[in-house]
Amino acid sequence: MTTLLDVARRAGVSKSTVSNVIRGAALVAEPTRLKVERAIADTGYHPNAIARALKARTSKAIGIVVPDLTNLFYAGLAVGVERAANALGYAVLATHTECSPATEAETGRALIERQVDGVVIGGMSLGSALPTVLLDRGIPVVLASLGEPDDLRLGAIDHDDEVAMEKIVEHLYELGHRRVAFVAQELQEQSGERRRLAFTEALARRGLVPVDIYGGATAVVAHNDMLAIATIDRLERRGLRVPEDVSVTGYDDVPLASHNRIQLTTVRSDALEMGRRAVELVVKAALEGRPVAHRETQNNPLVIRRTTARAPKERPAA
Amino acid sequence: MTTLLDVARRAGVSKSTVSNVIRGAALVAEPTRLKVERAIADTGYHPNAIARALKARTSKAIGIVVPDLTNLFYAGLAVGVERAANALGYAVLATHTECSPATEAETGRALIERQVDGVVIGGMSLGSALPTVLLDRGIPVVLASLGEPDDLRLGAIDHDDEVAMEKIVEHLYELGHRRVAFVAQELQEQSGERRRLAFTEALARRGLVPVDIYGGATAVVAHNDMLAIATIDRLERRGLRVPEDVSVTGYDDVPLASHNRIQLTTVRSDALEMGRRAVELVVKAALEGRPVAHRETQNNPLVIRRTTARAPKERPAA
DNA sequence: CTGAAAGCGCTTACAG
DNA sequence: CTGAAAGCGCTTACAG
Repeated sequence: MTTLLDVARRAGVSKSTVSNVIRGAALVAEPTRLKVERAIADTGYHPNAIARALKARTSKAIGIVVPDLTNLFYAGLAVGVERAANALGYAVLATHTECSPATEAETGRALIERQVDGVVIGGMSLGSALPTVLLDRGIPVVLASLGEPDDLRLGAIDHDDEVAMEKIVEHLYELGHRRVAFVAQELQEQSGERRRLAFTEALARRGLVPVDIYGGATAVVAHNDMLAIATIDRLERRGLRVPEDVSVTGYDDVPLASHNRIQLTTVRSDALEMGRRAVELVVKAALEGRPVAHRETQNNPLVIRRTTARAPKERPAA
Repeated sequence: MTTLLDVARRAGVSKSTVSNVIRGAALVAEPTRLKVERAIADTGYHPNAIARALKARTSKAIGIVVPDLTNLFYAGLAVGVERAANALGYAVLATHTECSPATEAETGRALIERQVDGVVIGGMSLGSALPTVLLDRGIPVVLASLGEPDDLRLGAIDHDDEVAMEKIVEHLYELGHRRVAFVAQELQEQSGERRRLAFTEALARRGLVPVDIYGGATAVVAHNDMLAIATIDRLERRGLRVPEDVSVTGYDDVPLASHNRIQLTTVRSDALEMGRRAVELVVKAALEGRPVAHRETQNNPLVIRRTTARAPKERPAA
């Protein structure tokens, strides 16, 4: 492997000078620069980012942690993160935790040992220690789509789940639904419980309480789109029609939600933009050597499609 | 930040000894080990993986490159790669190239500079230079789902596209279809063309030639499931019924394909297993300091669901 | 404008 | 069984 020193020798200059031209740092005389550039081209030299990271004390890498990459919302978030990170010269270490506390602990350790400059968390288990572990080592972290965290050092880009759930419940209520269920993630997820709570409160404002999905519900509110889509599948395989017998709503507006065969009523969010913005925040904080300590909220319009309809007269038999 | 030296001082031993207990390498006397372990626990020490990588000349990181993370097949592949990599103590650098040669070149550079120990490529542009660039620097690479590459140094885990396309065309032919179209990725992808070719040949064996999708086709064979699903959407929005007016087939059998509202006829493949196996091959080669130079083929059964039916008497009007 | 020197935090033979 | 020493490939003040 050719190193800085090889290039320096070939160009007849010192390592410092080669380093200067590569980093575009100090001023280098034009003829010197040319010699160095030629030597680099001749040798096919690539700087060793590991050596650089060790000395410069910045890995130029950030971590993205999501529970499930095959959930289109998280995949979108990861894409947003990657694009933004690459544009800034950062690499991204991806981890898929399945909301397992053990995997999260592993992930935390790996991220710390690899000296990532920051991390964006798109989902984690309820009460996960991950953010604190990272923060305590001085690593800036932003939570995407995970609510308002207690720790003030955290950055957060959030949906307004309260408002969104109010819109969903209002829509359902107007359609005459009085028996409505909530379906959460199989994975015990942080945000699942938040949305459930917001849902329950919106119901309570109308004097209603949640019902079980197979306990005669005429509508089911799912924690996210992927779950809503899976719910439609389950319902229909039991012989229930959506939306004639039961209405279903999602959350995220993943690309698939607008498919002709799905047409899911849901709440829109912009995963790509969330990812982009999260990187922006985390990288800025890393560069300034401080926690992110900044929160912002996305606006999430309700988009009404064809999985919601007037409540049936009769309660459907599951 | 606490370093090896801090731990050594606290335990009253040398750096070498601390390093030995951490790596579980050389034999260390029990009392010494205990002292060191206590010092590690007391200080909350985490080894610096960057320093280790520099000296040990292995980053314990691998790259996964896919064109699109929001394609469920690639997401599944990435999950398989991550699980296997993490189990072996490797981190994964994820990149999403959108099949752009410019992004691929960027990615290659980043992967080289970061000294990844190996890379698995799940998709790339037609005639991409990426594999060669990596191979030439001694980085083992395996292609997943990308056919039989020319370069003998490459590893490959592949579907048998010829056999799969023959099964699909046979199925369609038996249903009476004689005007069938192929839909490839918008992204100009390596494997898209391979499948198109296999498709064309299977048609030719029956004396048929491909037809345009809106040129009166009674069946359309899509390059993959995500595309098939998008095609159903487009067709139906034009007023065509699937499968009554036109049959549609996919490739991959992503989780969504079996959804009650989709029920896609497709060819099964196991993205998770492909990812796992790819990591296994690439890590083994890395450890032995050699190219992968090994190929294997997955078996891909045809799964017939409800997007294919007997060809209509009349050619549908688009 | 250029180069000599120190050092980032580890690992790895090698002595003892 | 333990430690002193060299060195991985860079960056970064600092002299000159």
